[in-house]
Amino acid sequence: MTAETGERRRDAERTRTELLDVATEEFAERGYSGARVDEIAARTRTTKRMIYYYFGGKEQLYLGVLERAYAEIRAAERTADVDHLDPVAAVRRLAEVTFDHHEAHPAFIKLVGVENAQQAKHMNHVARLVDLNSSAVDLLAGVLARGVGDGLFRDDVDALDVHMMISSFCFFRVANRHTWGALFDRDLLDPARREHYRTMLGDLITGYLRK
Amino acid sequence: MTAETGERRRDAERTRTELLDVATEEFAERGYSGARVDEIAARTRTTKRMIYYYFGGKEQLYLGVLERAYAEIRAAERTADVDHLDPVAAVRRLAEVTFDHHEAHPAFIKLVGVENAQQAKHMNHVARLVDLNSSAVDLLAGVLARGVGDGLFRDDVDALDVHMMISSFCFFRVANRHTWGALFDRDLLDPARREHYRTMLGDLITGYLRK
DNA sequence: TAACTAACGTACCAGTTCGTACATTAGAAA
DNA sequence: TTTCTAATGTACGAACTGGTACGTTAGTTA
Repeated sequence: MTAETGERRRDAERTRTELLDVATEEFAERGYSGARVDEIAARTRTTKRMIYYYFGGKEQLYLGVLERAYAEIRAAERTADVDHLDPVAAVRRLAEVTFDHHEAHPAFIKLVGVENAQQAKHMNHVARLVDLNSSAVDLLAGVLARGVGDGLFRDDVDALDVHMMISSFCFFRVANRHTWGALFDRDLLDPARREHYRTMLGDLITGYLRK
Repeated sequence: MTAETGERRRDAERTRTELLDVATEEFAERGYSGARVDEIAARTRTTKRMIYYYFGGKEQLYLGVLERAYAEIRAAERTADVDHLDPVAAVRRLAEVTFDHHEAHPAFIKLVGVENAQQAKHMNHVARLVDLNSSAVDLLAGVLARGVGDGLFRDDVDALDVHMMISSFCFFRVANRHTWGALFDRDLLDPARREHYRTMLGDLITGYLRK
């Protein structure tokens, strides 16, 4: 209701957002139990009290972080426009969107890791998330159907499986960057190798689909 | 030096091993900061005091867990015998060994996740690990060279990259089981789908390599 | 301008958690 | 049997950490 002056001393929305921003970093970086409520508060311009005022507690704050992170991705994934591309190029494009997205949101990737570490028990409490991710798969399913219809793709593939192949590659590259670097002395996120991996992913997926 | 009677009330080696066993589970399940020293001790037949007696502290115990976990894998990876197979079958076999291994060692996968969550900072302190994993890649490199020599494989591929493709798929399936299940209602480790995924991985990799 | 409420800050508590001081015992060695 | 030490157990403390009671202030509304 109030105008965005940018100079107000009291701004509920801004306080909430700032809390979520910092909490996202903290939870992604240190995990759920590793993150400290005091530390999160200290890195904002407000106090710990506000976490309890706006969210109720550490767990609800984490839930808020998770929900917002997935919501942002939903928006990003809608941007892929592949209807005008031939099936092979379209699959490649979809893979690249996922590739770019993973690279651009390391904090999100880490949150996924954190969630899996705790058997996704928090995610189950955010019912809204379930129908959220299906749109990406639906898009892919459409492209695959076109490819099969054109006789370009093998006809025994499941869209969710293909989505999994794409996700694995993109996820691994970001999530396991550090152990990979330590074990093989290769930085998977080295900008110099970015195009190489992006192309590789496209080759990998289209190579699998092709008849 | 002393014989393994199995009934001794005091057995340094057994106490140490038991501590490592339980700690592996705890660290894998709850992460480094989530794991509780008291809880680890309680789940053994000894006391917390022994953690400090044998390892020095929580961090060194974690280091011990990490080192042993990787050492076990080294042994497992040596078992692949692919010299008598043609290059295509050999690549498929190597991928399957990795596939099986990931599935059989979820705790190890989780530890890798835990390590990445903390920028692999502990792993760097275990210098012994670095040269450890290279054997798997060397094996793969040999097979790839054979395939290129036979004119079966494209000649612009790097063994470490192929190892990464294989690892991503296998890792993702185990590591992201829970979020995937929550979001898409599909259990990636469902035994009924196991062969399907195992074959899929082989198709994926050989499809990419084929000229 | 007085009253009212949403937004915010301070100080503190209670439970937890890593770590340690100190006492004790099993079994080997003399 | 006595001595000695590696191995083990008990009890406790200091720091940390999530959460809360209570007081204060900005800005709105009558």
